[in-house]
Amino acid sequence: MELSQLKYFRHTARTENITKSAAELHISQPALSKMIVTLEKDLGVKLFDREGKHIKLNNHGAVFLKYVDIALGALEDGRKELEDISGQTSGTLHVSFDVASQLMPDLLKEFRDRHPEVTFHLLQHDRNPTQAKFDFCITSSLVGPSGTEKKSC
Amino acid sequence: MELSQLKYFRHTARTENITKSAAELHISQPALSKMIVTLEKDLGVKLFDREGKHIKLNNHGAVFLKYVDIALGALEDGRKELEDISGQTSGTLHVSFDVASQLMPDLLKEFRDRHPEVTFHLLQHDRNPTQAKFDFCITSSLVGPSGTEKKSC
DNA sequence: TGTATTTACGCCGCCCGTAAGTATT
DNA sequence: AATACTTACGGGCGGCGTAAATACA
Repeated sequence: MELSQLKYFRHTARTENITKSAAELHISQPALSKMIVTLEKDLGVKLFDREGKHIKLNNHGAVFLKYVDIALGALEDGRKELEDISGQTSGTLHVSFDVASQLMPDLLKEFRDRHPEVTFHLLQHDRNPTQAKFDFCITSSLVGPSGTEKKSC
Repeated sequence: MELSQLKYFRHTARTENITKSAAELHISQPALSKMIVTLEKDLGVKLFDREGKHIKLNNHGAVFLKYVDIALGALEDGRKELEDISGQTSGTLHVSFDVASQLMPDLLKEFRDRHPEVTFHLLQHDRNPTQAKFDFCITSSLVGPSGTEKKSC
């Protein structure tokens, strides 16, 4: 049982629609379908009833959802409290980009869904990006001084 | 952030000893050390203070542990309730084995730590194992009818 | 025939183990 | 010198995507 499975399950339990959930979760529809089956096997219990081409949360699913909400909620709260007491969130992200400008509105909208507390400071077509102060950038050129770091959400 | 990381963290937070926790969690000591660092990076906060060759849970760690306990507890409760209402747990596992008999005591002890509600029915050196009724077996011979299935805990 | 889920199959990244390195007592 | 944690590196497994199959309206 993994956290990603629980997040996927929680979302799918609410929509009762794998295709829709997959799109909103940014994974492929078969991947989500399989993850749910895997979770059901792990628990030894079916969480959804398959009725024709639709799925419907059943009793077991509803019971489990209740606990999943508690668990995921606690972890989200924990993260928030850590942010609060560590005071490391500036609240503002400085973003520089010279490509993909037409994608930014959707990207920002998506991000604000997940992190409503963050505000952005945007820099488009910065003159000399190597000297610019940004938290991250989107560019087609090779960029200079600081190293890159991989993050997941 | 993954569930395994949280379980590892919870255990290590209590022992404040990576080597000991690694042994009890059945993973290598470097693996556990790395997982904790990974979790800290994910949260953006150090959870332990490194003092010489010892580690000590710090403020952030204590705060986060509180939420981890809630989350993992909820998931354990959810599993239990699903077992209750589905009524699929027989309460007794039938185990057949013709090798590794000297390992069984420790294995059983280990398992009972995790699942105290389960009782065992042991069959050593079964005459014709292919016909035997067991939930699982440990053997050096190839066994017959039913397929094998992979499970993680 | 279009829509929704499931199965098949392969790739890539991550978890974990072994080995070596570093630091403290 | 012994103990405990960290870094380096490689292998194996699982998550996820694309493609194809199945099933219902």
